[in-house]
Amino acid sequence: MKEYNAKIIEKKWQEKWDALKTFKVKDNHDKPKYYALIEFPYPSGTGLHVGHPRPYTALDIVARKRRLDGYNVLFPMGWDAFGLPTENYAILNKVHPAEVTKKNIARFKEQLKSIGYSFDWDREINTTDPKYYKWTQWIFLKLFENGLAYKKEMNINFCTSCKVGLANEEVVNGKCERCSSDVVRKLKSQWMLKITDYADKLIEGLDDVDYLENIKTQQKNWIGRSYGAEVDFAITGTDDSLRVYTTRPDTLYGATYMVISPEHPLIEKYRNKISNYDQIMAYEAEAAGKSDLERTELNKDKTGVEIIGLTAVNPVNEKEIPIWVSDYVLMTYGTGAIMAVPGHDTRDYEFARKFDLPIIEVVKGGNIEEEAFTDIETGILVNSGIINGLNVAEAKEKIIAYLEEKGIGTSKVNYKLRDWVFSRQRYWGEPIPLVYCEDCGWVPLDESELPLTLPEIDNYEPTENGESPLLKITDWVNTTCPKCHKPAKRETDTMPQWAGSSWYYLRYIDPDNDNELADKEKLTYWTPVDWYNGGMEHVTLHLLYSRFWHRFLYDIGVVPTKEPYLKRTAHGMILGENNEKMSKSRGNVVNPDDVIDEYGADTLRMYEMFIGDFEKSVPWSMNGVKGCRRFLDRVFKLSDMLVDGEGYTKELESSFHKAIKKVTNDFETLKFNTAIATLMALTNDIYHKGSLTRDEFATFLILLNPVSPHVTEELWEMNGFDSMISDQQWPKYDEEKTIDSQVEIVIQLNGKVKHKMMISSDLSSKEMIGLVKSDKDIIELVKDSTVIKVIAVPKKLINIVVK
RNA sequence: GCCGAAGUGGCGGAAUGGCAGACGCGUUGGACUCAAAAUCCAGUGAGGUCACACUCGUGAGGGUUCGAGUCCCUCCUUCGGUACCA
Repeated sequence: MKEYNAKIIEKKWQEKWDALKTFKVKDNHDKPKYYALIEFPYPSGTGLHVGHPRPYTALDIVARKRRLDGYNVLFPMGWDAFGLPTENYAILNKVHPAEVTKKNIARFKEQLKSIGYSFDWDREINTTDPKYYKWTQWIFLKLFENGLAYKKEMNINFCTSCKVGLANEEVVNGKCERCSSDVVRKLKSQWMLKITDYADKLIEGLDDVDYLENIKTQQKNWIGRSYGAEVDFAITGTDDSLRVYTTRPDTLYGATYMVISPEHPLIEKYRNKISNYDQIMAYEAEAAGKSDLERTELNKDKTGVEIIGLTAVNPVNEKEIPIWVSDYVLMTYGTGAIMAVPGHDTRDYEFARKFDLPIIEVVKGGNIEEEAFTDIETGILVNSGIINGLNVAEAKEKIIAYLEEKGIGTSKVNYKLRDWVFSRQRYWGEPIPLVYCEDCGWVPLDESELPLTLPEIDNYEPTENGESPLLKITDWVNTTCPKCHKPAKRETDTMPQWAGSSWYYLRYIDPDNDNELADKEKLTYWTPVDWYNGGMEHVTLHLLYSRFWHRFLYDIGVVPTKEPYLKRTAHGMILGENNEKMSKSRGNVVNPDDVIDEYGADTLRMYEMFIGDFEKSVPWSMNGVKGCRRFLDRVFKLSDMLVDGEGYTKELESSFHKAIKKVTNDFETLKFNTAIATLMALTNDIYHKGSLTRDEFATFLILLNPVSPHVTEELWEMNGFDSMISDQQWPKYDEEKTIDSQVEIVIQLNGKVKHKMMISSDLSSKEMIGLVKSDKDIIELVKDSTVIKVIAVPKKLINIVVK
């Protein structure tokens, strides 16, 4: 009997797969293709932790199984390597971020290799490689050419002490995470991408894809399409009017005051009419220090200032109403102004209560003494002139028609989705390939100039006023205008990390192509991605951005499909043993290297899958790891139970057919934990029997191979089976042989189990009832009561309802 | 706050509206051993009983149903996202 030595076995097979190029993808377009994709990692300095292998192993299983099913499988890996942590590390340690990145990648790659994934490493990509970001820049130029990139003044978080623009994450309670100084919001002219132009396409595209339903909902809610109206309220004593957006034009008669955002231009425009201008300015300054999240939080105390000197007129009843300024109204959504209907909007209600403003009921059905009535299904309009007596939907339609006829309003579709802020005042990102010329304005570089590479630089610190560190590299910044050849300056902002990850799946298809983003024919064969799995934390932003770019590339004829990903699933996080998120600071990080060292990669892979429901987060447990290793030891010892004989033995036949069916389905539906449980149970059956045939063992090894590929290949070879498992076919099952001829059913009395019996599994409900009626145990059971009803469910149970 | 999820033994979890707790961990007992580890076999939701019987039990409270972990309503707690973290 041989020893199961994971270290030797795993090294042997990893070398063999490398040498034989077992998982090299051929562009053999005769076979059906299957493109399995996992989110490429950010190569951090801390290396892999046990959370990383969870999704990788899952889709490695799918990829390996699909190969045995006869598919040409693309399962690639790469690096999303631009980003803040690397840059911050580089600043702190005075090393080039490229060097840090290189080191981190080498470490990550070594770790991934030791887990035995079937990636085609010849297609490895890296977003920081100029050969890669050439095409990220190319896509940006196309967006620019098509009018989808524009400049706009937007706020950034700015640390007054570090003089750096900060990510939201780096702002803790309004203070800088590093130095605890005040963070202010500073206006900067930034590049924006017009994703809002694609809002409808991004909603409609969801009809054609197979995403988990909650993911689709998240996407739709993020885009937040709403149908409402814009209405003009005249401003007393001027020719001007104040335009608001509302999703509830039906409540127009209930508008008792208006609220505008502190940044609203109206304030500046009528500065001289406003008697408390200073007070309003002070309020605006205060609001500027808050994030949108802080401003709109519902449970916080509402704040605001009435504008003294300006009032508006409700266009449907000519009532004069006050105008307030409050930070819960955002300049970035709608028109930056609202009509407040405190009777029927929770935020307005709270505001009105706090500042003692009138509340009028215009939709009947609730109790506005207590709270705002926001139900739109049951309410009936009251106190509302021409729309009295209608329900909400009818009232909306009628009032919009009225407003349009009078020229004071119009129906309007609005989106919560905002345009994408695409500028970062940082070094470690793709340079934006544009030049500013005094005469020609913003001019794109010629495609032949790409990639525009990052200049070598000694100091990665941003400048005093929050500009990108690139600004200081005058050699690089000063250039000539591509159009008129006069002196001009380069854009110094770089792209956000989202850029490189928005299209990486396309580059795997043709990673070395210098002439185009990817070959057209290859794109046609390989797109769309058949299955994309990643973290739940990426299903709004990354997924949306990436769908946006893909759809844009489709619209300009670069890619052949509207949607990038046919199917999207999400995995749960792996937590530390203490049930907290794994992090260095919490000291609960588990390194996969240690697990591999003690138990082997096959055990690691299996535990990653067996640990629990794939879609839920779950704490790591070293004891659980041990259990998986114990199972592999038991599998190893099956070699000693091999006996002569072909096919499946009578005793195990049904177990095997059931196991094939279950494992096959479970691998395709993210239920790896129950697939492994099935194989464990099958092993228990074999142990009880004490022997198995070579055919049985072969089937077993193929079923287990995607989870634990090294040890199964070793056992395959050790026991003299032909070739390698990676050359075999996935086993088939016979549906008939998964059905038991006899089943145990339960007899319930009023839903409580009282008795059990074995019956033939093909009996109908009627036959079952007949059988039970004549059974003397059952007669005994019901003899003291009156039978009202008998319910029989074939193969399951009989429930006798008695009095 | 808003949007999306999730709450089941000591722990991870399983269960097309049909015997709650598969499988694994832990634990208890036994076998093997001088002994221990490893391994193998058996038990293991709680209460209750010598043993049965029986009672309770899927975050809380209601409801629908012959039957609810599963469907509906209200609530509580935890997690993810919240637009410059990745």
